[in-house]
Amino acid sequence: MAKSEKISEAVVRRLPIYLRYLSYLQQVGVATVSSQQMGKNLDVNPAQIRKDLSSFGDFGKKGIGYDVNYLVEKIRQILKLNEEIRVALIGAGHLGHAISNYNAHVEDYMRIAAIFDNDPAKCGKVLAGITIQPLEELVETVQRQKIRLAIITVPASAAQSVANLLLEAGIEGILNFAPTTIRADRDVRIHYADVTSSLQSLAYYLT
Amino acid sequence: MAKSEKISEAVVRRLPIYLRYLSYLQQVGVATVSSQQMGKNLDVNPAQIRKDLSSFGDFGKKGIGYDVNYLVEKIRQILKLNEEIRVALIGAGHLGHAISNYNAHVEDYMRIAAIFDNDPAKCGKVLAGITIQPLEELVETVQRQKIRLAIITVPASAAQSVANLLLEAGIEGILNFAPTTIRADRDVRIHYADVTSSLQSLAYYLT
DNA sequence: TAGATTGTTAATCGATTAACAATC
DNA sequence: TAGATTGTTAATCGATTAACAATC
Repeated sequence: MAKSEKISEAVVRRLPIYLRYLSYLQQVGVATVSSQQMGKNLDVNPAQIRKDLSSFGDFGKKGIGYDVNYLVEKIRQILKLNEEIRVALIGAGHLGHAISNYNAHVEDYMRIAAIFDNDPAKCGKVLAGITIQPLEELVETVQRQKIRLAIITVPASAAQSVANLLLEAGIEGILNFAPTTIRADRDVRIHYADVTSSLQSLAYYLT
Repeated sequence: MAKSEKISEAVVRRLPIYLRYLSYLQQVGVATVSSQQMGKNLDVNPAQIRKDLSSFGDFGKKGIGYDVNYLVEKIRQILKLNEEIRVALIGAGHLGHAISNYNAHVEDYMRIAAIFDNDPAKCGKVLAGITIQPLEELVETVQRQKIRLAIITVPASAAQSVANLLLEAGIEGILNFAPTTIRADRDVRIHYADVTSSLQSLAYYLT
């Protein structure tokens, strides 16, 4: 049964991984899957998968496993991916290009709805079907378009000031690619995706 | 004193964050820093910083704090960033462009030494000063140039076969941007940096 | 000396995993 | 029924934090 206990970050990080594999199973027409099989494919302990899922409800059938379609639906619900979520992208450099173009291909309920850059030469240009706007228009645009998440791909030196604008606009979550820590004066979810740090920690494991 | 106990992944993930802040302090000419001050700036518990660092040695001075230059040097040593580490980039799409150009600016001991793509139209072209090579040349090039780490920025459908080539070439660590799990038949460090998963888990925290 | 801060221990907190009764 | 697999408990493992003696 669904528990009222707090869901840990580790669980939330794994759900998208489960969802991805389940979507794949949908595509290849597999109707049912066991925690055993999922664990084998995703390198996750089957007991952990069962525990993760059971904290949201009884999704499986004893002796059978999980119905793929049903589980996809449930995980989408949990991750709030069953309604469109609008995302702002700030920084139309190489990384911003990569993300906006990539995103255009994903048949997801996440949609990049606005792109901002402080370079006047870029403003007015179109990227992945969206006209790049100056930072001055960020607060108003985010609020008007009900944008809830933001992806920061500006240089480290500009990340905090961009974050301040986003906070002012009422953003609910930030994915920060800039190699710097962001301080927030109110409750907001900030995730980090810094290539340099990832590479550096990888170097530690060199023999 | 330096412990022989196993260093956890969590510690290794934090070291680059410490290093980044300490490098900043170097730049602005600060000679000494306390765990208190570091913690405040990086949103990390000061006790944790002290514990993390003390597992590698006695780097601080009681009553004083840490010498910034010395600590930078030590963390570089721990992360093996004091000798040049050559990196291969596979996938010269938008994301590959972003990373190779970004990397060109970093005065780091990590250097992208070779770039590969399976698109014949791209091979032979130059990106960030490096000529793009076909995948057929990957194994030989990686071994000859003593490349130890790799960044995968190909589509999910190609990621596993690229990883297989890298494993065959003897690569020691992989940073995978493709939205898929990679299976390895031998011991190799694989880190994931998947934008879609990061965004999806961010969505969970929407109110 | 007095104040500050480390290194480290012990306590706490949280996450993972093994095991198994329930049951399809 | 026999075999398979869930959901859940309890055990284990690991990571974080508070507290403080040591000492600069």
